[in-house]
Amino acid sequence: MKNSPTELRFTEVSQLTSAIPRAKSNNSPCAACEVRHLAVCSALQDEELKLLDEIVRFVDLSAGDSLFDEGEPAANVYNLTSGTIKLYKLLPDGRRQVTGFLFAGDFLGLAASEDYIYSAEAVTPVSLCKFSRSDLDILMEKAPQLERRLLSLARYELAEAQDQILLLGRKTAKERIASFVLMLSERAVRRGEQDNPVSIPMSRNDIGDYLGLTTETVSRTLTRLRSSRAIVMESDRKVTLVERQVLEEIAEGF
Amino acid sequence: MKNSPTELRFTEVSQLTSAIPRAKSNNSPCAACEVRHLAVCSALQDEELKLLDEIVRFVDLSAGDSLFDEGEPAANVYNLTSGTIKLYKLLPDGRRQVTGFLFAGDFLGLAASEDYIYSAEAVTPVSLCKFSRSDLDILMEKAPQLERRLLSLARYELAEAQDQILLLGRKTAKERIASFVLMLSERAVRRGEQDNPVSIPMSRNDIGDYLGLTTETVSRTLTRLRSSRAIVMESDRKVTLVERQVLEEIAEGF
DNA sequence: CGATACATTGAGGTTTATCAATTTGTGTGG
DNA sequence: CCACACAAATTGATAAACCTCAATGTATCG
Repeated sequence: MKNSPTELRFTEVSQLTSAIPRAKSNNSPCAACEVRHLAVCSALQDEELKLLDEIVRFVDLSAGDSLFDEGEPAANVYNLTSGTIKLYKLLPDGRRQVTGFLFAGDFLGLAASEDYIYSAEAVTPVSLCKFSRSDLDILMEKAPQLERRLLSLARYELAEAQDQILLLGRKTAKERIASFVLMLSERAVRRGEQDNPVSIPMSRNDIGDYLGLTTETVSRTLTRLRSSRAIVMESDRKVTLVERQVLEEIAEGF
Repeated sequence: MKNSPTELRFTEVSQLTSAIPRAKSNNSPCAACEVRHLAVCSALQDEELKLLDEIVRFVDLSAGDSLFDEGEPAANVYNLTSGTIKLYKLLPDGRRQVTGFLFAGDFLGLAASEDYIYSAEAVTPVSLCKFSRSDLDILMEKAPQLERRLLSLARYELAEAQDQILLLGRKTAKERIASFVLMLSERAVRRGEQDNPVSIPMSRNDIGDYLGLTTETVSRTLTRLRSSRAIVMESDRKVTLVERQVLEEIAEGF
């Protein structure tokens, strides 16, 4: 079993966020959810949360575990309550594109049509709330504001996807890496964590597959940003953004 | 004035689709709309179409005209009834990423938040139905199935965006071009046009900015596909897919 | 503490971009 | 309707960015 400080920390967080609601399961775990304010569930009132309680199931995964694979029937949607997940697509020869990373509070399953259009795998230990799509469809009838919330989420994800398209189509390696560490920082803030230093839960290989680069280019580019004093690597998986303004200008292509 | 065969054809189509509904404007232009079955409007019943009639405004643009620019307040949404539009983002030094092309029946404005997150420009002469977002919000109250339709559209666009992310992050120039001509063909079919030969309304430069390549690479890659007998260029702006199966295998990375 | 996976660094190659010239096509005006 | 002007597309030569292959270093985990 993995006992590194990093992994241990994630395990603890996981136990925390899932243990609390589950302890009072007779008493609405969803109402007590620590990440509810971040999640789709924020659209629901107390009454509707009770309906959620009836259909939610909890899932825990270890780092590296697969949640589902591209092409499988999209039977379920999820809310991530702790940890990090990566979504990815594969080409037949093994080339991989990570289409997104999910963190606590993120919803998983919006882009799903009949089948999942990407695979999902735990990057760290994760805890999830799982809903069958049929249950959720029934709930949406009773709670139309849930549909509005999903539309708003979809719009937000579309905007993010277009930023990623700009990044992949036109930005240099340096610009991509700067954009990436800033994105990590902004998303940490959004879920109430410190913005600096930023934890990097995923490997260099995952970062490369997300940014359309190789592991080696990611590593070299981080080294160059380090040499230029824009960042400091506290460890492989933790970075301090020393010159945020400079990083933002690099990221935007100035 | 533009008198080439190509431009003339587009002008004629434009007059057709816009003239018919406008001629019976007392009698529900939206009900008579030729592209309604393709558009968001297909979600609406006769009664609701009359509400649409009250808030719709018609817009025509010439090739090259701008519809709106990134950063402007997103006051309106649109339905494209004929012609082709490109959406794009710019970096400060002028690098451009085309994030999508729109054809007849396509909806424009889903990803809009407070402000437009991309610029929109007519590639050919176009006709559009224009709705103010506030009017549409009111209509959505009366016709909740419109919201459901938009969510379904957003899901579809998200899936498309992820395919584009895979293309930009991991596919070679040859794979990108093959994917592109197949996409053009598939979208032509969806709106009831012939699947082969396929008309290419946009310039090599626009194609490059969409696929993350330069004009020159687009041109060279088309030449190579032509040499390998997978395609035949009927003209600069029209391509016959000779070996569709081969193109599909190239596009998917086999 | 040793084994293993991950990250970094280096040398060299490939793809695609850049710069430049030519060809082709399109639109305008005579 | 034809010729000229201008824009778009193609082709070629060279360069740069990034990838590939390989070796070394470093952190992690049993």
